[in-house]
Amino acid sequence: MANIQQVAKHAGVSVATVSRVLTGKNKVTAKTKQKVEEAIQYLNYEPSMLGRNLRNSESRIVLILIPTISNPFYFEIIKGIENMALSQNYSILLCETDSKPEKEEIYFDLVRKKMADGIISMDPAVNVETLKELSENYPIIQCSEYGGGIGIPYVTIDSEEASYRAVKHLIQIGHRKIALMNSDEKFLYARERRMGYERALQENGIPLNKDYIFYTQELGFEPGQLTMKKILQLEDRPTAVFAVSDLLAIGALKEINAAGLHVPGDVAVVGFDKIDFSNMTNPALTTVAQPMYKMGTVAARMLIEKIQGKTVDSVVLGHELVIRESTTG
Amino acid sequence: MANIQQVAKHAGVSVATVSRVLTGKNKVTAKTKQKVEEAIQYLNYEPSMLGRNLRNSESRIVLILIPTISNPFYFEIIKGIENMALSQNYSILLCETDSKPEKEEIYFDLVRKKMADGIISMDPAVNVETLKELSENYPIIQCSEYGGGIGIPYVTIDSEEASYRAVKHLIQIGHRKIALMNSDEKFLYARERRMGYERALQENGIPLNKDYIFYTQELGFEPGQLTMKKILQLEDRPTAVFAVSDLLAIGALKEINAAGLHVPGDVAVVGFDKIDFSNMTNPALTTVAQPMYKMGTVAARMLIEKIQGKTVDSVVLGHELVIRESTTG
DNA sequence: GATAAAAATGTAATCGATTTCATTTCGAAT
DNA sequence: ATTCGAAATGAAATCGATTACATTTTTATC
Repeated sequence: MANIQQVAKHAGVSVATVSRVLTGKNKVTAKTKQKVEEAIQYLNYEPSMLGRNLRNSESRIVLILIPTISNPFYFEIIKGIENMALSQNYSILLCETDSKPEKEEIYFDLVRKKMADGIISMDPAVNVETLKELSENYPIIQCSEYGGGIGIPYVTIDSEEASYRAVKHLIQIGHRKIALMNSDEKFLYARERRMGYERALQENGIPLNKDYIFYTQELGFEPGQLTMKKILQLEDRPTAVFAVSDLLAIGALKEINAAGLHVPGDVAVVGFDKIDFSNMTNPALTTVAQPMYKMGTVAARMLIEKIQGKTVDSVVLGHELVIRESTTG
Repeated sequence: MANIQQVAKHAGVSVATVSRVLTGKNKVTAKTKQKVEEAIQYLNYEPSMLGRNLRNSESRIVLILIPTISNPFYFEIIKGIENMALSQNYSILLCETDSKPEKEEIYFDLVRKKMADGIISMDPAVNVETLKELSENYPIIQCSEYGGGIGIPYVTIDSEEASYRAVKHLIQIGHRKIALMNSDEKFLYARERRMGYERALQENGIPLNKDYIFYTQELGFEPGQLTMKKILQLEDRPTAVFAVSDLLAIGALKEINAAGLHVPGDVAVVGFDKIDFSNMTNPALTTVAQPMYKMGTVAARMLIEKIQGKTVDSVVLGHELVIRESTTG
């Protein structure tokens, strides 16, 4: 309840001196410092961020834009962001857009109104126009998903290569009829992953079968189930499925089981992301691991540097294929 | 970049008038209102929350304390909180304590420093002493988990009753050897759920077998696996397991499968929470549904009312047993 | 058209910190 | 003891909004 004025009065010094003790970056005598600290103690004083933030024209809050909190893919990234942010005295505002422009707009307003110092966008469905416009005045970093060529720094992995390796793994263990369960190609990562898929087939002399490529609107469990149902109805049934997200793959697993078939005996399945749950299914899922925690810390560091006025470069991180029971049961 | 002064100057009015147009709660002529709005448009003005918040002595941010973001149990609750908060122009700061006092303290400091207007605590491991002390000066609501008798309003379900019903269901379908996979009894909900378990046994004339009660340190997948391993090694093996969280139950499922046994044929499993993933496993999990979204909205409304100075009462919400394949395969 | 009441607008204080610039205090050198 | 320079401290402006109170303008009434 006490403010800096009262502390100053109680300590018999000016507010400037109290502030100097608080921030610690100007010199004060040991003696006055002690007087001030005693007053702070006595009055149970806590400096208000409201005053400080106004004066410093900053909020020390960064905004994280995610499509939905329900996809565990974002967990580790968020943890990475949070820990890095915390170490630099920033807090994070987690914003779920549900891929709706209205909600997105609410959060964009938060940075326009100085409630947040910058944005880490992980929403593939983000309005790129608005984001670009915003990025001219406010620090923004794209994480994981990114719109290319709009001049906003990003941190991501090489989706094409990751996809290529996943499909190559399936080919190496003997599969030639491989379905791709992709997401809408309006997303860059979806286009890249299809390209990796095609390159792997091509390099191994497997002709591309358009009937084996499926698109889903969302990366969830139900779309995975539904799509798998369609795949199982194909006349020339694939012996393997590569899904571009673990949730899709888990939906596929469930559907395959429901159809009385066996994974990987009848159909092998590969996912993408290595979310925690990919290890809890039966069988455990072969999947492409993204360095999610690292992506988070890197994105946070990039954003904070941008807030500080530095220029930052985009970063492409490595990935890893994790082979488990769903391909080698 | 423009501030209220410049808008006032450009519109040829005083800052007070501009502010009146902004807040909309005082009267201004249609004509001056238009002048001001034109100036706002022209200058691309966005009112700064920093100034407003200082003047109003509020941050319009609420803090959510969770032990870990990795447990999907919190998803729906968070969504509920967020939507209610958003509708009242509040934003949410999601704070992961990892059940560590140091991190908890960082976040408590945020409210002491006026960075947040209040707290919704969902962390069972929270330091009750500190929380109580804090609650004397700042609005706090406990959600889902709560320390009883410390005078902080809470929203929760009747854990004893929920547990009773889950075990009763197992008894009704013929089980008499039922293990309880509980969490540490330092948590109130753990004690309550054990009581419900015991009551169900007692009412059905089944003697309590202490060897069938297990405690885990955390509510995750691995503890579920480990504990299930122990259960399977019992000489007189139970035919059913009631786990106090879905993650524990999913760990149990995996372990039972790994042992070459069948669910529910050899061992039936019941979980708790009805997280999304409880429906994705094979078989799908019977579980106790908590009204999570509702808990979130109620908790948020309670907190906002408390922030506004009203007194609020604790709330106990209903629950529902969702019977699926893991008990009636 | 004069007057009073009501409505609209303006002036200036305020929220609580930081920081520039001015002033005082202190210590060292002569 | 005096003087000078450096170090410590203080006074006051500042960040950008809101609002109590004062003042002006409008409207209604006779």
